[in-house]
Amino acid sequence: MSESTEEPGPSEPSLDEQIAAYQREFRDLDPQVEQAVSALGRLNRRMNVAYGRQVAALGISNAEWEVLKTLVLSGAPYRLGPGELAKRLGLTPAAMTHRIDRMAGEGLVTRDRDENNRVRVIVELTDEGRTKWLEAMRMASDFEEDLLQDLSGDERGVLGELLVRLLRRVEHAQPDAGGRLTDLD
Amino acid sequence: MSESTEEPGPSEPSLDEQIAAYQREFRDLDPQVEQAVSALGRLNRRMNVAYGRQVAALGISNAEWEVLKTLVLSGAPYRLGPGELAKRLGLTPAAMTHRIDRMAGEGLVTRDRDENNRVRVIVELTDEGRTKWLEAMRMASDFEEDLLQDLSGDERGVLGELLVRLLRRVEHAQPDAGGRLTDLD
DNA sequence: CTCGAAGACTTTAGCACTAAACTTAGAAGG
DNA sequence: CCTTCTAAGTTTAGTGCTAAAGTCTTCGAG
Repeated sequence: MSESTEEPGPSEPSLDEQIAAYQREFRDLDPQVEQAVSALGRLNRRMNVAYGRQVAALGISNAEWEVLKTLVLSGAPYRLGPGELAKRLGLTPAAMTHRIDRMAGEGLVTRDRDENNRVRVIVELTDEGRTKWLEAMRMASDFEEDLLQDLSGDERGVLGELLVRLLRRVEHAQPDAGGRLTDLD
Repeated sequence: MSESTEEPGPSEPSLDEQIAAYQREFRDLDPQVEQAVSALGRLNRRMNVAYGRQVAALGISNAEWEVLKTLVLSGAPYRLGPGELAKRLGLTPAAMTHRIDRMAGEGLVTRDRDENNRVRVIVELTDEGRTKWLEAMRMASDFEEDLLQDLSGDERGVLGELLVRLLRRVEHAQPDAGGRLTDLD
């Protein structure tokens, strides 16, 4: 069982070794499909680790960065309710309550009751939060540019187009048209 | 981040809307890069949700499936120590202790002390665990085949090749050669 | 032979999340 | 007006993780 010395973070066999091992154990595997799917999964995990390190240098967590991104995406005046934030981030409202507590304590957002409807709460990005978002965005886009550096403009376009087609298939999850793939959300 | 990897999902703006919104707030953004990166992230999240649902139908969690996969990948006789499992999955040994507790209770693996070195523990896949892995693998490969259904053989090859190139860039993280991208693990 | 150090787990404390119960404000109906 | 219903958040209980401290076995030096 080959193993070299490693440290925190996943240490796995090479992608080729992994695919070969799966084929030994499961003959029906299409290596082309497996290559694309496994590479996608691994790449995404590595990228998330990298994003986490980058934003940690700004003193925020990946989770906090997600909230900042969502508020910025909502456009000026950068306000959303906890429920809406939770829905967009795929969390429960309970989790948002605590995340917002923390972020309000750090000055990244404010939390106030809506004066027109006192059941509602409004979370609003502060200037500091917006600045953190901008700094994180700069780091992230530099990192992404760096990651794609070896790909030509055409290749980048092809990659994006192929991924978008897969994403459409997953997000629309047509009840029929040849495949099942339903019930994804 | 690891694994499992992030995470959210349901109600987001469309990818095009998202990219347009980012460009409004951050002029330096390369839309081509952002399209590829964002599509990759979203696609991965959706796929993880889908895998979770599929294996849940077999009565196991995504986390348990990861352990089964790792043991099968190690090859017969499907044995690894908790520390090695933790390293490959990117978890702490403490987390593995509890995960193995659960899985041993469910009969998916056995946990025994190594008789030759009583400090070591050996986690071994049971027949039931191996069967579960096979069932999950069948579901996963059907799902993946379904996902890639709209892509031609050539397109699948191109997608895999491009992703593998990006993965190599991330995993090797060259100390230098034009880009930084160091310290990713 | 005994002590000390190292290695491989396990245990403890604390954090972030989910599911489900609870609280409160506004809306709807009698 | 008073229920009752519903919507939006918060609170509670329980899970699974990390970091750090603890335990137990083995190894090595004196």
